[in-house]
Amino acid sequence: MSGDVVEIEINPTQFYKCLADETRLRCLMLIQLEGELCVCELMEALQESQPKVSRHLAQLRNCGLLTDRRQGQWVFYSINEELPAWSKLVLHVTAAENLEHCAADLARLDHMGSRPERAKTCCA
Amino acid sequence: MSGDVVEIEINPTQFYKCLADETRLRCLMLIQLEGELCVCELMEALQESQPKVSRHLAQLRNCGLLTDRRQGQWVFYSINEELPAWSKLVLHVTAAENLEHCAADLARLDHMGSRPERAKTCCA
DNA sequence: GTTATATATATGGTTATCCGTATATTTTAT
DNA sequence: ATAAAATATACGGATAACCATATATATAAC
Repeated sequence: MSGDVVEIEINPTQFYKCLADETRLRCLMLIQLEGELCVCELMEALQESQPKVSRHLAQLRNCGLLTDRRQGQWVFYSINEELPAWSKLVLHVTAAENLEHCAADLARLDHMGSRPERAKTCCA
Repeated sequence: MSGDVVEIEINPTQFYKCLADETRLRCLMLIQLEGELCVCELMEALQESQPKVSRHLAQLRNCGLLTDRRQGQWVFYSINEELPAWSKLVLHVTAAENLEHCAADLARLDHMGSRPERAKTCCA
């Protein structure tokens, strides 16, 4: 409800280092498109191992690109709303204009049985 | 004069690997802001060695981000107009919204004595 | 031709990045 | 408390990226 525009600092080179890895970029694009995803959903979508996915997500969180929220056994990751506007625009346009690059990942996500259900943090 | 929109293919991860280095990103931002720069201008602006600047520019050209044009003894580099629209937007917004990141480089460029003069390729 | 200037590339060494495996932590269910 | 599921982290080892130095190429001036 607040109109506050809190923006964190981010170094452009560090930001682009985060995007300069296939696994991390696929994670970011999927999260950008889906709004919020947990580790097991990303593992299934990318067909990558748990430590690999978790390690890259931790890096993206530590650099400020993602935020996480724990809901029971799951940890959901989403784009950090406090990123500077230019970087949020970069993430948005990259995902929106390269849909073919993550089509297979999105398909596996859709065909995934028993995806974790989301609940609000406050009244779960 | 032509309305052709020729777009080359570019892999998003490879594109971002190109931006994920301090030297290359500074080169790209300066070229984006200035339109066209030669190696010696970039050396002066970045205060980096000739082989280092040249090597990074070659990589950016080989990956399709830059085009070069020789004019006499100088080689001028500019953003490749045939890049896909999303990547040109990324370069534009990154440079425009991070001016403080290249302020010192721009100042050195402005204070540079005897900058190479540009001439049209066709009638130089 | 020779010299000087601008740029490009090749070589080897150093560092950073990425990975698989094993293990630790946290939560839920019994 | 024990077991199972989801996630996180630590440890080496392999690879890729970056660099400085030396050298090669191309143009311009003489």
